[in-house]
Amino acid sequence: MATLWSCAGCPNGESGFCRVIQENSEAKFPNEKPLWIRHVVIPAGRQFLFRRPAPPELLVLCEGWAFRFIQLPNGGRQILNFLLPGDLLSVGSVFNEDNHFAAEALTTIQVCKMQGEEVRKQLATNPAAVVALAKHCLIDLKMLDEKITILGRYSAEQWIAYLFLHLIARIKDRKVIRDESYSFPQRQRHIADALGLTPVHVSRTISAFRDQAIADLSNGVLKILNVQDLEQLGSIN
Amino acid sequence: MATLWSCAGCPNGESGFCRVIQENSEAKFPNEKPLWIRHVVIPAGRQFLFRRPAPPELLVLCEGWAFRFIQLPNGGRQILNFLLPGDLLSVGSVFNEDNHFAAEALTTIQVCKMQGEEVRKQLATNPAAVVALAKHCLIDLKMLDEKITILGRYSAEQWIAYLFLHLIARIKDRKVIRDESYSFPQRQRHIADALGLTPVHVSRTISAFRDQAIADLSNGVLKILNVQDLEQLGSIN
DNA sequence: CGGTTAATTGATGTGGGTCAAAAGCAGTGG
DNA sequence: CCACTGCTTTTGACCCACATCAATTAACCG
Repeated sequence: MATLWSCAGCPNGESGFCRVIQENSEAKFPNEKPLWIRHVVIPAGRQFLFRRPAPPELLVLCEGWAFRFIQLPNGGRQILNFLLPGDLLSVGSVFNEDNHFAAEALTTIQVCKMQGEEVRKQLATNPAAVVALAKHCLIDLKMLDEKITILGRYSAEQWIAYLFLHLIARIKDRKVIRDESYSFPQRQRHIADALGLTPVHVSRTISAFRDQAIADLSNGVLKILNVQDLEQLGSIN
Repeated sequence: MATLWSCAGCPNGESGFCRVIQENSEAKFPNEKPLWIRHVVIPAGRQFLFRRPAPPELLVLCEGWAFRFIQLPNGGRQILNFLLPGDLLSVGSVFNEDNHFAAEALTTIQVCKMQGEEVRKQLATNPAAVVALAKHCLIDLKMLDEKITILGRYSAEQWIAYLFLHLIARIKDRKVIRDESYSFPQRQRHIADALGLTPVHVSRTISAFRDQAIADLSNGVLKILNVQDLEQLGSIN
């Protein structure tokens, strides 16, 4: 898996996870000069991206968990997705477009700020890179179609199973896992906000998973007890 | 609004609606030779795109209504969105990727088949066109984020109001409308399949709209009786 | 005119929401 | 070490939006 551009050389990026776009195609920027400006540390719980103005820099999450969300007029919020190290905050910001969402740190995070203008300049001269970017969007589109299907047709139990499986797959992608035990820093209200449930019902459903020995989420750690059952519940087909 | 490429010159395309990508940027293919192969007429109710294989051609809807959907193992289906004249069937097919969805004609439709290979060749030499394509994806991504928010947080009443407003905006974009009366060929089961409801509940909700003089959908025609109330219900903020 | 499909209406069931209280679990400060 | 505070999770009682099942009516069509 080649990385299109990365900030692997930046001060805190030793994990090498700052790949923005993962591609099979070998599109790479010809020059190797660093595109990042600086790393920023943001404490857990802090909102660091707001709806209105497009930030001049391109943000990449380098360490920790965050999430994108839309604030609702009635005080609630819909979490759009969770972000893991290596995720671009918003593909739209590549083109300097305004965000339609906000973002908040779930744990203490490190964010790498890249020079948007510089990236844009390089993209303009590198069609293959733009193609990779477009394909990156397509993956997201497919994921969202899938998510809509799940939300539209499945039950709370299945939604949570899907969320677990989905996040596990992403974590596995960047970490070696032993004994099916995953670090899961989000509170039950985050799961509720992501799936359109109440924290109360999330608690009940997760308790049911525990009782049925399917999965156990407590103290920020998710343990998968029965993969088959979980997949039975949470896979599209 | 410039069109990136179009089949406006093709036999049945006199409506000029076969714009695939609408952009403010003036990206255009340099040569004007037609990219389309031929037009195909498909009767209402026929499924014309299947999940597995990527069709070699690029499909553009030129006339009529269609919809994309995902078939569920239990026999149900989730409608992902409705397609109007000018819509590209799948952005993914530009890159010859497999579909994760299927598509069906809602009315009798006309589809323009473009030479995928030729389009791809032209894209390779035209970075601005790829950028336009990527931006097109971004619009879709934003729309899907919005849809997830609506589905996650709102009620059936609000979903239907949103769907009405959303489709009306798209119809208005391509037709002159008199007296807030729109052609709406989908049956109540399509609305149900799009929103994750049962036809029964859709019927009740639409009846309630009629009773409250908000909107009236019958015989394939949607009449908006009170825009304010509808927007109150169906807008994100 | 009968046959088919869509829309409506009614009766009843249930998944998940709402409200409220309790219990677990930091962190903080005396 | 304990009391105090704030946050999260759990649990219980009750409610409602929407599903399910079933029957009736309306629209369409050869």
